[in-house]
Amino acid sequence: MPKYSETEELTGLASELLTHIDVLTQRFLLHKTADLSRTELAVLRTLADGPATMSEVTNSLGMACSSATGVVDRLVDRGLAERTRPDEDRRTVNVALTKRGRHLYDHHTEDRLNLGRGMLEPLEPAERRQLLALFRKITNR
Amino acid sequence: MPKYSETEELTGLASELLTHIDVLTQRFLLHKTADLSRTELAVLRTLADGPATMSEVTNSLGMACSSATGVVDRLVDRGLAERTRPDEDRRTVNVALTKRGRHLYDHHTEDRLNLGRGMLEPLEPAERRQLLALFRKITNR
DNA sequence: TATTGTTATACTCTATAACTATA
DNA sequence: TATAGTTATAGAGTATAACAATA
Repeated sequence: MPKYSETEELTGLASELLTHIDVLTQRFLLHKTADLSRTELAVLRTLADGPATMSEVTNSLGMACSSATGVVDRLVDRGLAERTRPDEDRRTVNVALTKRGRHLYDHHTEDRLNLGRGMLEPLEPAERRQLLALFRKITNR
Repeated sequence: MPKYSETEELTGLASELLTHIDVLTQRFLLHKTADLSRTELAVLRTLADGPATMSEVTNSLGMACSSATGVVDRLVDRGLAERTRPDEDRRTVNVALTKRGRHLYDHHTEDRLNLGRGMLEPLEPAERRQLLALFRKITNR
């Protein structure tokens, strides 16, 4: 007969889980790379799949279009993105990564992958697979 | 003989892990509660352990003290925190939660715990313990 | 003179509302 | 008239540098 109920255990484990996530967030995920803000990175990630209109950018990021204007302004100023007005519909704006923007994004992606490797590094190969199996069950993917 | 090396497997698992973390961040951790910003929550969490000076707040959060002034200003304006000048050293400022601030923080804490429970909910009890054991090994706690 | 905190200033990020250009 | 995007404006969050009060 257990000392406490499954509900009580769940609460304790949930609390501990949140602490672990906080630690990992501090240790790995807030690690800034490439002098790019969270927002700038989100826009670059969207553009990495190919050029997009401002509407597509804002839909993808869930932000107001007036906010996106400023972010893209700064990316353009830094030579990371380019705007063009397509002749098909001159109301829209096409935004695309420049070569430099692509390079910076790839650099960030590699850095991020290293953080992921760093997280798994303390585990044995079998444990890593175990962890991923549990994550799949949680996210249902 | 494996089809690919352990290094290649690590990279693949790391990439998948980061995707799972992104999903969980979107699904659970960015869930806003109680109309408190990230920064405001961080300050409340510091104050929840007891009153603190501005220096203690800024050290705890790793922010510039000029930034903390504004955040605490807004918390005070909203009736969530109070400033006092202690007679022992009148250069310092003591910041403490008000009853309302405490209440709001407790409310947030309970919401957050529910998110943690929600994350573990799809797992069997034994799997939950397994997951936590792996997290302990990763964070070394 | 050293320490604690605020003020001044500036930049990013965000949103709502008004506006321009195009369809 | 409807749509795509920018501009105007405002507030939060951040930092550096200058400043005031206290030790």
